[in-house]
Amino acid sequence: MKVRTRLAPSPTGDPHVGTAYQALFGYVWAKVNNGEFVLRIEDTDRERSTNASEKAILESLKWIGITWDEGPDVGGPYGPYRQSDRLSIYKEHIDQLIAEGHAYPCFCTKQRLDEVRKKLVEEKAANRGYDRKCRDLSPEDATKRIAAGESYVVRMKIPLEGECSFTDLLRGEIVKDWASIDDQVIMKADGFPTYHLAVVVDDHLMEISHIIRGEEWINSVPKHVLLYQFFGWEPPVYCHLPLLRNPDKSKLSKRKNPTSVNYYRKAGYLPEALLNYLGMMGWHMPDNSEKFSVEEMINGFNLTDISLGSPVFDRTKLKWLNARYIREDNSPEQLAAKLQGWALNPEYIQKVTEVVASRLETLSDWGYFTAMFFSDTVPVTEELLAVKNLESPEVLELLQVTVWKLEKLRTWNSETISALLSEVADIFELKLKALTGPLYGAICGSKVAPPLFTSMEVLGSDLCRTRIIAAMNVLGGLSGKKLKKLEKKYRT
RNA sequence: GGCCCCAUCGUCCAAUGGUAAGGACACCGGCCUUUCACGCCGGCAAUACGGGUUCGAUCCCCGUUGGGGUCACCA
Repeated sequence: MKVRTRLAPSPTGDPHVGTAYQALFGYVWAKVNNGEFVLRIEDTDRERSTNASEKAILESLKWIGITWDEGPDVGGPYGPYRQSDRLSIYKEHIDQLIAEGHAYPCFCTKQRLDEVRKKLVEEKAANRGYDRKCRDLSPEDATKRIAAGESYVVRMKIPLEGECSFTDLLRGEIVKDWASIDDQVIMKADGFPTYHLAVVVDDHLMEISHIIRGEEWINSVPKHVLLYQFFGWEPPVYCHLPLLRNPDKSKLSKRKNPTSVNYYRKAGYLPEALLNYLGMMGWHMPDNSEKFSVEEMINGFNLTDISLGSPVFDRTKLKWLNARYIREDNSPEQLAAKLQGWALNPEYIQKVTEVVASRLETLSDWGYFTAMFFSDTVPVTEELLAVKNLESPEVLELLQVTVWKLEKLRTWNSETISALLSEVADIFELKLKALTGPLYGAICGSKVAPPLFTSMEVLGSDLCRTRIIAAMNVLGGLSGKKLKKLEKKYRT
């Protein structure tokens, strides 16, 4: 059997290290078997998918050194490789399922579903899924309502009883009761398929042999297996990778750890070091060596050798590895060249210089004033973050809401940043100064600093957000409870 | 809460049905060095708990505990 693996990221945010992790293992497994590695963009979420994110993901994968044989940018015999370009394919398959009685239109409104769910939670019901109200509607009725223009989704018919079993390559047989699974939506009201339908159709049509992805998907495998059955297809091999964790063991999240590949790039990590580090999460070289290239990994790799305890992503050890690459694999000449690629290039130097030019008494002042543009973290103290008449819990809230808003900022420049910060200040009914004060501290680590907005523009979103979160930790951080409350109130 | 997954030093990764349970990061000492770093030497530190199976279990089975995931017209 030809080995074909795929990476199927959804372009809804920053390129995540977890995505790079899955990419590495999928890529390596394909190469071990002289197979192909496919990149497919899963953009079936119209609300959240963006071209900018797709572009950023492709770029970050290229930066880290992962290449693909087929994908939206390079094409291939199984295209198109962007799900939004495959709508007619899904439509066909959904129609087939309805015609064969495996799926049905559902007219329940969101409000009704919310109410049903709420009631079930209150009753502490074991199964809190959809109550299948529309499952037994007559096809004629349904057709009539659709013709009348009523909004509907399509759901798949899950067996009411019995159990589903499937094999995970690393875990063996996994069994789940059908009763614990509700009738999954496979087509949304906007006509787009959901992940569950699209992933099955595409993996089959693209002849994917091994699905290598995160453990968070294990619980939805029964639904996928059932779809394979409906279509009369053979499911691929399932291999669920352990999830990368924060130091506190929760699933790796940007609140507790920088998760954007771009952050690591900007902070001066070498792509080969990051990739190597990812390779030692859940796996080790046959000789236990810790520093290895992707080529070496391909020579020693076997999918079944992955261990299942979810590894903590430890930035300290990553830094140690990165340091080894810097000192062991680079002459001063090579390092100098890398530095130029990283930040010491005319473009960036000019941007930075524009920000500090008016402050220079001598050219030699330049280094002093621009250090913050060539650093990862910056020295922050409580004093630097203090705001007159505000307690630090309030400052923390201010900073947190700012981070949330910055995450969503599509166009990153001084004007948009300025507008956004004013907006945040307004929300809290504070003067802009109450916000820019602590931000100067967080971003610049000094009271002597160039203008905030342009500095942030030059520094870029990843570094800015990471620094603000680091500053929040200096103030003790927000508790989970407070965070939840705040999120309810301000996060939009 | 239901269901699913997982369980070796603080962290990452080894090991065998019989071991002094090994390496790396971090940490602590020391050496080297004009300083720091690198490098070298040494130290601290783990089989979650309770039952079985077995002559013998860290390893196999069961339970408990703990951690994680998942229960969307998000992926």
